[in-house]
Amino acid sequence: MISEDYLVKIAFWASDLTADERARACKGITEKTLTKGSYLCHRGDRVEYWMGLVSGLLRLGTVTNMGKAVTMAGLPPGEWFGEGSVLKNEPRRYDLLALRECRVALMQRVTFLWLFENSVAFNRFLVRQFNERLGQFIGLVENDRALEAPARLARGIAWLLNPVLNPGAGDYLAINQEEIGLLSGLSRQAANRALQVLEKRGLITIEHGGIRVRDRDGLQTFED
DNA sequence: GCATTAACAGCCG
DNA sequence: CGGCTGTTAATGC
Repeated sequence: MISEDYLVKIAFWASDLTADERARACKGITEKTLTKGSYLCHRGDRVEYWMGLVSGLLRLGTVTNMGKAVTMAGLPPGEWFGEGSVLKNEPRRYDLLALRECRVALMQRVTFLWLFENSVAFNRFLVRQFNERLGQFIGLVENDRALEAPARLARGIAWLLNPVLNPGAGDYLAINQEEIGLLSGLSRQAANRALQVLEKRGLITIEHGGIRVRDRDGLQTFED
């Protein structure tokens, strides 16, 4: 159980709900802390919660049968996820790894399903969320040629600041170069070089312990 | 060769 | 001081 004030702070979709719906949501949410390097859940788990990241950074990915780590996406604070597994009541398809200490909000499955059945605003949010994720996925398929390191990194950064999935994100990402590397499948040094390429093109500004995005669309479509 | 790891000096907070 | 950054040297595939 969390307070309504707090809910609105951590869940951008909550401000559109009715007072009754918001009260229901609060009753169904708890929080937990993850230490750096621990897993929120593994591929194959049955998940009882819909989840939102309050603080920290998660990597959504899996490990190939060859043992190589593959990142599907990074999840920044403010993003909510896992609705696919909850709605279909099926095992999670990917791992969620905490790249640093994380605070995670957990909404009970029954609460999520109640909102799905009863709240118009919540359904509008879900449709937008699904639509945006579908768009990302289509971009991935259209781009199935192997992208160079700077392009892969650029796409990862653009996804972290998706204005539909995460309206509160703004243009600044508090993420260091080691974490960017972990998300992009690069070493810290390679991530550093790729970032400098993107900065020279005027797409981002590198700051201490973070990056400022100047041209999100440019990052999304960046090649070479 | 290329990318990754190791190592280190400089810088920022 | 501690963590992050940018660079170079060594190492492995």
